Amino acid sequence: MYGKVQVDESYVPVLKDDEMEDEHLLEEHRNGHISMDGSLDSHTTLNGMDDLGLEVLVLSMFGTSSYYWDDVEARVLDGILDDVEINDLDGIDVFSGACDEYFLDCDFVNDPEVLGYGLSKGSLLQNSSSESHSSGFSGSSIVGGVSESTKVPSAQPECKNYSPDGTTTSESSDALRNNPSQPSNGDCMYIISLDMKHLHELNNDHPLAGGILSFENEKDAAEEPQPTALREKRFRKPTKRYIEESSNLRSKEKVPTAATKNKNLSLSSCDELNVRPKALGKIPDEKYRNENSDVTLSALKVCRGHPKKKKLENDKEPLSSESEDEPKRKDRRKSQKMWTLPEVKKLVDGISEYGIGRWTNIKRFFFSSSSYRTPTDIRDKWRNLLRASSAQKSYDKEAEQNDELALRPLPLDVVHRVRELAKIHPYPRARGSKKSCVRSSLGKRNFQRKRCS
DNA sequence: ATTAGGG
DNA sequence: CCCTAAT
Repeated sequence: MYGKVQVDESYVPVLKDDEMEDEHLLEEHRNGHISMDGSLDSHTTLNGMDDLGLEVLVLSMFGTSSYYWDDVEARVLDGILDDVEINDLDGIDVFSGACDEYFLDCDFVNDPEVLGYGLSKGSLLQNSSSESHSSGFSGSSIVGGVSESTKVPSAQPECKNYSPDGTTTSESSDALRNNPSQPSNGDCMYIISLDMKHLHELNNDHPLAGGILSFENEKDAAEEPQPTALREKRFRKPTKRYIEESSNLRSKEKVPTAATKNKNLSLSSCDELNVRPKALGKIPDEKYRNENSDVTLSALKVCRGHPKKKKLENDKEPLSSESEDEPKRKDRRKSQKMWTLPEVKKLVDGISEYGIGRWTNIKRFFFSSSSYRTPTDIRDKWRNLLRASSAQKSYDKEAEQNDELALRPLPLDVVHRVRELAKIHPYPRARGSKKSCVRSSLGKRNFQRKRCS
């Protein structure tokens, strides 16, 4: 019991920003409004599902699946939140990463000593064990979905219903969520062993848990040649990401050596791939299982990083992905983020408010939530918007609206607003924006006989 | 430090 | 997006 308390204490300071959101999501959990089926169906992008499933499995082993659920549901909710600029799901990512890290550290599967230690310990904590039962159960339900996506024939239809009895208490869920973040290796082992014991118990009584165990066994058997290697690889991927982000955002107290060693590698490969997140959208599962999954893994990370924006602009052009908060050193070019429709609208609002040229103000008041989008970026985007609107205008008048529509997902209202603003705010020296500008420039050139060729 | 302009 | 010049 005291172990739980300790966990809570260490956990509280970590949450902070995401706390409210998490609570909200947890509420959804309890109410059972969101089911696995719904979440999956609403997302056509199941590419990263394999990977996610693995994470779920790990989390469920810890008796904490809530965080994964937060992640999944966040996607759904993000679609509803529309313009609300949630910076990122940092806390969640960090969480999963930390979980995997410690999972690696413990390596309980291959270490019977650890397992034994945990089991003996676990017997001392029957209360806590039973308390975590409900959560573990929910985890197993997730595993049902996972095994389905991974072609493991252990899933049962009712497994997909989340929290059937709703016995999950806030206390238990909170405490359990804390576990992965627990920096103490001993605590980690403790938790794991606890749930392992639990799983064994469940294996006898509940077919769901049996599914978990069978899934594990099957996987090990199937990947006999290098079980450790593959397992390690799969779990290591989130670790890299965690390291990557934590190195930028906050200083890490403890960093596993294995993950640290791969930091550079993951960084380079990730950046390379992040150039075109869109292109990475489709990644065969087969590839994911490959040895070179280092690349693929980061790609998957990108895909699942910010699905919200994709949903925001259903009919829109921008396919934003990837959450890079801090202004990266020099690779901004590589990690360029597409502009979403809400962003464009905000930009238009900002310009109508502050006019042209006050990019810093616009950034401060309209894009404060997104640390990327420097004032220069905003200005560039406006430039592009002007050009796009004018080009679109002419094209619309001329012909071929079909092609134009295909090339221009920009809504008409936004375009109109851009045009109006372009009229109101002359945008000094804007060249390609309008025909008038073109005329003026031409006239200028003729009149002044500029040095242009 | 910001902005404008060009690549 | 990046870079540079001008302010």
